[in-house]
Amino acid sequence: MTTLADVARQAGVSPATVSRIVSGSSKAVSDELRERVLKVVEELQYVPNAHAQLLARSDRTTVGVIVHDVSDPYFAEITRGLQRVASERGRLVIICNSYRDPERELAYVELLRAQQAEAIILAGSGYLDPAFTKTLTAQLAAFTATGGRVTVVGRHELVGDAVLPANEEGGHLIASAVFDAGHRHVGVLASPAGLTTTADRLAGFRRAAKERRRTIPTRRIHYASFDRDGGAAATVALLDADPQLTALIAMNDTMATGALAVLRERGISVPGDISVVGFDDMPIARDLTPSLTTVRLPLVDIGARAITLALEDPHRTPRREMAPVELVMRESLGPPPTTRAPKKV
Amino acid sequence: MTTLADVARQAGVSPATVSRIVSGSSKAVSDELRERVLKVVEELQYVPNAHAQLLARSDRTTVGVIVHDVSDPYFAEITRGLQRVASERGRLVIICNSYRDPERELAYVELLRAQQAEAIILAGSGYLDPAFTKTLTAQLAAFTATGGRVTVVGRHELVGDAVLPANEEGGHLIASAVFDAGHRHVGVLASPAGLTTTADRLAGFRRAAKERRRTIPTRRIHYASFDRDGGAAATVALLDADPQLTALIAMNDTMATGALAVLRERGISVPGDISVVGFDDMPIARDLTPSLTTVRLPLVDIGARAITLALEDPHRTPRREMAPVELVMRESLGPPPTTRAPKKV
DNA sequence: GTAGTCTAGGAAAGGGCTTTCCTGATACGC
DNA sequence: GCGTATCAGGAAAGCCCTTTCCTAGACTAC
Repeated sequence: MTTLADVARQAGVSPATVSRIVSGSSKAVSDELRERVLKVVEELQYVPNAHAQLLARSDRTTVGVIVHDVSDPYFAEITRGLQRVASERGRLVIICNSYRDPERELAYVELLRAQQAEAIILAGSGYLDPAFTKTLTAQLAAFTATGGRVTVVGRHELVGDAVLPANEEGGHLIASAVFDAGHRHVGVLASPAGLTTTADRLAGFRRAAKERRRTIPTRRIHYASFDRDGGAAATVALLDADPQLTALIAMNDTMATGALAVLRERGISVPGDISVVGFDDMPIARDLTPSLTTVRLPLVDIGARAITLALEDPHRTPRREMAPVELVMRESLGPPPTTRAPKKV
Repeated sequence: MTTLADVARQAGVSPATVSRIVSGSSKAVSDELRERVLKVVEELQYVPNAHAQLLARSDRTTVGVIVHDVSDPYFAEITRGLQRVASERGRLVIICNSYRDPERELAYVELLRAQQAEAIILAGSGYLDPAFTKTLTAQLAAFTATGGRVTVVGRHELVGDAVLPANEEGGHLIASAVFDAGHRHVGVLASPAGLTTTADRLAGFRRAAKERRRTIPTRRIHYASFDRDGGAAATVALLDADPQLTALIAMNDTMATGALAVLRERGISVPGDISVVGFDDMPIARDLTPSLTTVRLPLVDIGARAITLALEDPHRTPRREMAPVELVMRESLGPPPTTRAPKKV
């Protein structure tokens, strides 16, 4: 392990001089010494120990992002936006996967505090669990108390700056589209019940139903895991329980993908027999067959805005930016098979 | 910023004692003091400064992984396998996206050296660029010289332990399947020419052709970016230049997705008019319509093995493990439309 | 020629933690 | 009851770097 002292000795100068040259201090150093030192640095392949540097100067340049799983396209897109801004500003991003485990999430917050991170970005749905929320809030408060910044994507139960996907509104948008296409028997492929995202999107569905004097009965909501196989399982369960369904609303595109797979397997035509809609507008949505009608969330942009908030000077009061949603009509939503008379106006 | 000294003062003990309690030293401490200290730790929300710890004890517990882009499913899967093993062994993973920029890649290697990473894992195709390879090799050598470990996934031009996807063999496998289905006019949607992965997979295609006394003419190979839009662009180019093509071999599933999109748009039936095959067997491959015939690479496992190699004791000679490939027959490959007489045996 | 102003470079004090070494106290053996 | 082994806890050195403060020399100005 070559140290700064080694370089100094070899070059016949003081450690202070080497430090100034290597870390680009504002203090002037003669060209002669500079050259001599750089030559030795090259020779010894010297790289300053980042930990020692951080200890000595205590400026923070790394940003931590805690997501459920980067390999999930939802978080992958957010992370991409985040990374872009981070490298523009010379920050190193540490990506942490919590795999939706509150314990691990806490562990990562602690770890990032220990790493002297400049900011922590929490992305993904929160948990409807007051005890956990309280513990997490306390940890984050300790972090911000020492100058750390926190921003969250979603998770409106936490303090701090936030970028909030308009989940309720998106739910309302997509469910309205489904109802307005004429569907009356609508099933919901729901993500796990403990997540705020689930609650919000469902609330949007319900509002759309209520506006039309409908309801979404509990038996037509099936909770499953937030992935393709969860979507498939929920589809099977709903279909078997209620064969007259003409539309399935999935809580995200991945679950919708699972639904399409099951329907194709059973020879059920989409949208001929049953319509399917998703949420998020992940890149793959347009390449499915039929292409997926969904609600677009500007994920890359959300990530970029989250980190931008985190790196700006803090406001006195936490800021909350809404991320707009947008209906994306594609092929997977159509009218129900038995075409009823259009709604009376 | 609460420090260990603060805790010590508040609890009325020496810093040494606090350190022993907080970091779980082997040295015994009385229950009374332990309790007193932990209470203060809780009160002050103390978290030890990781940089100071690493400086003082100099054991390394973080592993860096440099990939082209985690949001690409190929790397997402590898990273997932890697993360799993890493957290089992109590390591923190730092994910770095190089976005296929050699400069940035070097910068990240340097950064990870500075962070005192325990191991660096480089995943993804190498560059066919001797000058760059030399510089990178030098950097990595400096890292290993100070006890760091390096393993690579792919990139056989670099030293160190390696997990090598059988790209050539996979190329041979899939191209053989295409030729054996009876296709004679085959186009290749190729990833960028400077990557070793491209070269290897193409070599496999060519070997399969040669065994059948065929060739793949250069005009039927179109190089494009390694993503969906690249695949789409290459498809357009090949189709326009050579309308009699009956099969397209894509260098990965993402490019194949782009091809399917173009073909659907043009009303060309797959595999009725044109067959399409991919590479990698990403999760989405089975959910496309038609489902994609491809070559399966055990990506999660590759990631797990890469980090396992990195955390094991080093061998005297670098180890190279091959990752097996496996043909996955699905719907997108069929016989060419004008069914010719089957090959004479 | 002397006083005063710059300048480049070095000495040394941290920064927060771990760990070796040491001390003082208790327990043990005879 | 004395010497020795054992143990809990503290003092202090060290990990590698940055940065403030100082010094010595080179200039300028009169």
